[in-house]
Amino acid sequence: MSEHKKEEEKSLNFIEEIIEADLAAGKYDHIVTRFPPEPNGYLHIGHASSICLNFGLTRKYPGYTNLRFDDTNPVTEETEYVESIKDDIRWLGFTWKNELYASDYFGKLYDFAIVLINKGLAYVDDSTSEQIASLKGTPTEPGVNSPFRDRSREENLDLFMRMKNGEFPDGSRTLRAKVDMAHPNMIMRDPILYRIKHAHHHRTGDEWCIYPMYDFAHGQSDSIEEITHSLCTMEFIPHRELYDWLINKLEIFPSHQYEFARRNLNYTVTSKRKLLQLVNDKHVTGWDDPRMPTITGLRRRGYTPESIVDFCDRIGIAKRENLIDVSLLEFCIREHLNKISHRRMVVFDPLKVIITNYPEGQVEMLKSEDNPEAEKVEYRDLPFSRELYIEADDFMEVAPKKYFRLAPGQMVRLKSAYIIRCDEVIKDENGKITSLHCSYIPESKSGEDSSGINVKGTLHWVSIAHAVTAEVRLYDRLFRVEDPSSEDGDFKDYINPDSLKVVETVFAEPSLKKSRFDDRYQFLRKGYFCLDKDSNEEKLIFNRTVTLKDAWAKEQKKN
RNA sequence: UGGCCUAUAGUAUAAUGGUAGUACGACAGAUUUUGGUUCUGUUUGUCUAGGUUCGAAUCCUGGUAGGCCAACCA
Repeated sequence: MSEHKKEEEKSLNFIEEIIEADLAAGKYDHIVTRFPPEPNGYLHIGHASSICLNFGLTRKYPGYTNLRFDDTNPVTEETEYVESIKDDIRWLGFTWKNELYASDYFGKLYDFAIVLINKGLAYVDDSTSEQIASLKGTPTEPGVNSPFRDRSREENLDLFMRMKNGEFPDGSRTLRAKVDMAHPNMIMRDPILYRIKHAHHHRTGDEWCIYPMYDFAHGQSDSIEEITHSLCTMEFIPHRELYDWLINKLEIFPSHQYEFARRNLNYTVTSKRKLLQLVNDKHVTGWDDPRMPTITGLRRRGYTPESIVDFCDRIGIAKRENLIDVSLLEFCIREHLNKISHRRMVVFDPLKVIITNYPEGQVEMLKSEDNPEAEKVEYRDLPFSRELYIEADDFMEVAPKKYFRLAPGQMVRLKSAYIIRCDEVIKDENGKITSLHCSYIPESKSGEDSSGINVKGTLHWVSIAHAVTAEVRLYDRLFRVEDPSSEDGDFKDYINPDSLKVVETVFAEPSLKKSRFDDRYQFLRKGYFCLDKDSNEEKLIFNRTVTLKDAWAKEQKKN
């Protein structure tokens, strides 16, 4: 009930307003949207926003969403990308009604072209691409008609058929719409509809050697599928006029195009060209490198689909330029992981602690909660013994006022175990600290503490004899600057050299030996981690998804 | 210097002619066996100049700033 109310109170974005108005006016009784990726790269966080928009709309309103691959350029498109795209959408939790390809419509599109020629609205142009460009004019000057613009219907029909039959080489001829070479919108200056490319297509093979351009494929595909609301990004605004012109002249189902601003995330890039460069130039290990803003990269990093969908919901949709703060994405993943991850203790940079009053050889099994946030809290076993590791920076020989951790003579609690006091600092001949001699308070056992002692700090720890080793990979932002693309020079000059820090050997509590892929962990006081696919029987490798918020680090930065 | 799009706290997004709100961030405090979580509080905004109106973030005009358009890419 309250959930329903909340839904009602949430304001609509401008596209939802359009849809509600259309539905209310009886223009449609259901809506049809589509997600139209070009299979020439991996999906990234910006696509996630579009996916959530298109699929989200038909969850909210009656109707459905098609997945349609915009595969009209055989030179750049590959089946590998088709599979990854489908995988990513499914992982995000969305289901398409029909899996379609613009190439499914090559036959129909050819027929549409014939219709246009017959109406005197398209012609075959023998100009070279340079000639076409030079006759196009500029934004401030009108273009000039091509010398081939007034060919007869018969000649156009004959030539176009021969283009299709493979009689002409690549680039020798195009089919152009006859609109207006003086149009203020340059897209309308006799746009190219078809080009010759003797290239193998990932689906149609060698059946075709002419391929439609985006403008003669996208809108027509929308129309064939009776897409009601065709959503795309702002750079297609000038194309809308052509989109409508073609649908109007062809007298086919009137799909409508609406544009929204693509979402940009700071400290990264989301252009397929740039991401491809990062991969090809080996700045990252692949499309699924955990530092990449790709869906597959975020997935490997440990992001959950829920957190990404939540992020997309929160950033909303609008028409203005934007650069979204990555801290919001981090908030979304922390919020989800805090609820679902299992707590574990892992020491990254060990300092040996000997509990001098704890019997040698004794091992005590303690209980520690898997997740204090869970509705039903479950526990795991934790071995405690005389020799432990704590984090080196959890000890300071000379501690500042607000330092709540271990220092000579000071007491701290070991999480889920006992309170200990630091009695003696052991150093080697160089003065380097090698271990700490501490004593524990037997009455302070976690859950049955009768010591009456209050300590400020609680530390994570592992029993040395029981620890398992692992590698951790700590990730930071891929770029040093908020908006690499807007900086001078090559965007790659702004790559953060410290975006990956590998800690080869960390010491983990033994329960982590049983880690599985897809398990989510919070390493206490360290961050959220998940098992990386590079792990194997011999070696555990964890990726840090995101750090915990760290008030102490912030405090230190101030001084 | 043609056409088109956009302009609300640091960021993102509401307010649909009638009290400028929400989230993230930042800051301060409370709680805490994670310096986590949770809770409370504080901070900061309508690009600008006119006009219409009883009343303008909202409508109109001019300006300013940013973006897009001259691939046989999508």
